[in-house]
Amino acid sequence: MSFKTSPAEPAEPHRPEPRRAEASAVALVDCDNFYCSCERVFDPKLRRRPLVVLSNNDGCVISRSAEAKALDIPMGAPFFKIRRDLEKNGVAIRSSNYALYGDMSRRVQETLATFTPDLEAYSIDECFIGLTASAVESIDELGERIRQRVGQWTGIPVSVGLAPTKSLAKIATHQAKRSGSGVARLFVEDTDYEAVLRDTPIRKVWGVGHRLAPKFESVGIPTAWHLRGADEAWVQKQWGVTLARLVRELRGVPSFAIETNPPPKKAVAFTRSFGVPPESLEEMSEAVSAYVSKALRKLRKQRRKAGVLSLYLRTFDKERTAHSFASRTIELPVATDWTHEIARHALAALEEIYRPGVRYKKAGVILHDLRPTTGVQQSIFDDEAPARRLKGERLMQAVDIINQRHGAEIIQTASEGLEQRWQLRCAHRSPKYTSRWTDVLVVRC
DNA sequence: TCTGGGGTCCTAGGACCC
DNA sequence: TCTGGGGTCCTAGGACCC
Repeated sequence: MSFKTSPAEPAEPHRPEPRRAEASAVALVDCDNFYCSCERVFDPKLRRRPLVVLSNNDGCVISRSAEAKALDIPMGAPFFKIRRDLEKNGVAIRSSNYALYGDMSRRVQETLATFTPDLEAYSIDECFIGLTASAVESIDELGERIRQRVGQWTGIPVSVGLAPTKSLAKIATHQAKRSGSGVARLFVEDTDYEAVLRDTPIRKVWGVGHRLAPKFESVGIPTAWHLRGADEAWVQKQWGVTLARLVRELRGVPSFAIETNPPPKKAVAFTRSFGVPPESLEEMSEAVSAYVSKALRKLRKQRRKAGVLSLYLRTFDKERTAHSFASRTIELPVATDWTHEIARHALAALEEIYRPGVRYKKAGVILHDLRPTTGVQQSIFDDEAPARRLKGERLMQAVDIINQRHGAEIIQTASEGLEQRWQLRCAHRSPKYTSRWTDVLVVRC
């Protein structure tokens, strides 16, 4: 530690050496306990109380408030196993409410866009943004201002990691959360750069999952610091090009760009576990029809038609054997976005793979080979007359408009059935505060 | 009895072509 | 006896992310 005191001036009290002012950085803005935070924005009673949000079908824990984490409730814990514990500790419980989280995510993104257009919405609760320091404001100060503005404008607390690369920004964000500081930086020149990387287990590095981690450990790479020091060519040969890029990123060399314009989706899916398993082909047909409807609604929202359809069923087998899956993939004669056309193919596929007497846990409809709605090629195998195609398109448009205006499922295909016993459970669902008029909060003075 | 859902990318290997 | 080189496309499977 050194004091720089000029002889002409009186000795100043010690201040930490100012950190080098970077001109630019990647910032990762990560919402804290996002789903829990969303629920709390609209229900203040949940603040300061331990809170968990459950996955679809109330299956397992997918978000925990800080208080719930302090109670050692593990991420991914099956609800039925920990239910007693939660009740005993007075933990509040919510079913997931994706319409709400999606809206809140958009608000956070819009707030971040007031700082820079260089923004990648990486996931529902994370954004990468490119930042440039100004004459009056350092990168660190900018990070702090971002955190404050998002908190103030949306009610969602966020943590900000500042670094030269995305992979280091990930680690920095983790530091920011761990220390409780809200903002953390990780530049190669920083004195704690090595210590932080040494303190980051390989499993926590972005891009190293539970399969690769033990393999890295077995060749003497237990931390981010060790990976940083690995030979790049060797890593590429052993583990592939993505991991080699990761090595460079850890050294501070940007190798993953901020993707400002997300490429169009390559697949759209609707897959769900059943609340109550369908018990007959008829009941399963209803479920599949309903799943097709939902998948097609997503598809049309993205202005795409699909050329390939996959249907799969999963049984209750504990082991993931070949027997626990059944699936069919169908190349459609012509790319389409009609619910009834795809449903016809899906139901034909279902009859082929359905086995009576088997209890199915889950079904999924996946649409691939997506193309823009305009300019789908005419096919000689298309047995629909052009006039009927046009009519079908208008019908879909009308259904979407009516459903959007009057609630998601007011118009359904008859084949979806009315009873829908297989519908998933969500006993603790919060109101649709942002997407249904009757659920909007009312403030009385 | 009961453990989510929706994606992406990369690689290896085979078929096929010139 | 001997069996090239370079390329594309497709699929399955494995890994990852949140």
